[in-house]
Parts: sequence; C-alpha cells; structure tokens
Amino acid sequence: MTTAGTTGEDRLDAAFIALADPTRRAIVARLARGDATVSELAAPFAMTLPGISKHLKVLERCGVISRTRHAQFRPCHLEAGALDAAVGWIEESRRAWSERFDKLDAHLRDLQRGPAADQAGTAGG
Amino acid sequence: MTTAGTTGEDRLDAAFIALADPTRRAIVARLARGDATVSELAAPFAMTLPGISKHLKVLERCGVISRTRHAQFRPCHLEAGALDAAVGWIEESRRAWSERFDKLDAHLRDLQRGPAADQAGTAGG
DNA sequence: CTCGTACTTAACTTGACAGTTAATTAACCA
DNA sequence: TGGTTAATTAACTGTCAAGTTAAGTACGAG
Repeated sequence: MTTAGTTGEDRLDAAFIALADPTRRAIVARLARGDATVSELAAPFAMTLPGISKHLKVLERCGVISRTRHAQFRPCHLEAGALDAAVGWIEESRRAWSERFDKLDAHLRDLQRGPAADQAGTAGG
Repeated sequence: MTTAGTTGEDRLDAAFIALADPTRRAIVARLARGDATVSELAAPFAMTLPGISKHLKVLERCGVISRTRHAQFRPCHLEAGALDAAVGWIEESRRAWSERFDKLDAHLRDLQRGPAADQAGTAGG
C-alpha cells in the first residue's frame, strides 16, 4: 500500500521532523502556554539567537507556528492544528495494530472451540 | 521550566526521530498490519537490504519494534506502546494550548461584563 | 561439508542539519 | 541624526544520519 502514502507525506515528514528536536519541542511546549518573542524563547535554552531563529523557521515552514510583527518584536504563535496530522498518523497505525490483535484474539477463541484443520501460519503476505 | 522536561526527553527524541523518516513510517505502517521479515519489508522500498536493516535497528533501539529469530528469518514485531509517549506529548501540548484559549475566552467575557479598573496588559511571560 | 538463503556488519560517500560568530535589517528613542 | 534593542541573514564548521557496496555470519538442505 505504498501508493496510499504518497499524499501528505511531506507534511507528515515536516511535522515529525519539527518535533524530533528537543529544542523545538521545548519551544512548542512553551508556546502552548502563550505567545512569546524570539528573545523570550531563546532565554532558557543556552543557545544563541540565530540558533533559535533557525528552529523557528523550521517550525514555521511546516505550519506549527506563525509569526506576526509588533514593533521590533516578532511574537510567535502556536498553530496546534499542524500537529493533528502527526497524531492522526500514529492513531491510525495503532488502530490497525489493535485491529490485528482483535482478529488474532477471535482466531484463538475459534481454535479453542474447534481446533480443526487450521494452522497458525505466518500472516499471509 | 525547562527542568520539568528533562525526564524522558531521550525517549521522545527517539520516538519522533523514528517517525520522522518516511521509510521508517512506512515500515511501521506495514508492521501494524502484521509481522514481517526483513526481506518482506525491504521488497516495496527500492532500497538495499542493509538500508532497511539500519532503519529496523533505529526502530528497535527506541522500542518501536522487537525482533525474534525463526530459522534464518528475523520477523519484526510492532510494539505500539512505544508511540504512546509521542502521542501523549502532542496531546499534552494541545491541552495546554486550548486551555490557554479557554482562559482568554473567560477574560474577554469578563471584560464585556464590567470593564472596570482592569486592563489587558501584555500576557505575563 | 558444501551450497544457498536471510540477514548483519564494516567501511565509505554524501548530504543535511545544528550550532557558531559576524554583519545586516528594522523599529523605536533621544 | 545617531544609538540601542530585536531579530534575521550570511558564511562557516562539526557532526550525524542515510544510503551504498562488499564481506561476513547464521541457519537449513542436500
């Protein structure tokens, strides 16, 4: 089913890559509590301003945050919706995963009732 | 409050990094439908076997998959629980995010009722 | 014990990214 | 007009991850 995955792959890529970095995750977590300027975001992270600026660009490019202008300040705003895709993907995988166990469970129950001419071979590929 | 985030950071890192790669995500999706051998996993991915092997190692190291031995086959098994942390983290961020808007909402309602001696100063850092 | 299959390890190339310092833009203040 | 603060861009470096080929390991079949 690789064909089904083509749509929105880039978006998922971006979302997960954005969250794969601990600094960016911390930024997102902080932003979840309220908007903040670049300097405010940089303060707790033993990192230079340009470093933070780059991370913000990554987050902005994949739609996780948006930025406006307020005098010389550039407050960052979290766009939580961008993370929906990431959660959705994982949830979908888990759904399929548990569904599989539901089937296995039913199968095992079936075997217990009447272990006829069936065999638990490898899942048919 | 960066100190609060120290615990389990590595684990989250690993989970998100694992999912940040489209090939690995495809492997996880396939594994969600049932266990598979390395060759079976490699087949649809225009990539050499060692390449897949590396990806599997990444997934294994962060607990997303586990591997057993069956003759010369090495069937891979998805451990869905490892993704819980990733989902949990995002959900937590979203919770804080929406909570913030609930507060803002209440504040605005408050202002409409009696805009007395209170002023909407900048949000406290 | 030799051969084929399934997979891993080793060694290497390539490319992207995190982080730095230095210079630049943009807005406010005097 | 010049100076300060806020933030970005530019240029560079070190590191790490992804992918390759080639060789090695482990197991079963004959």
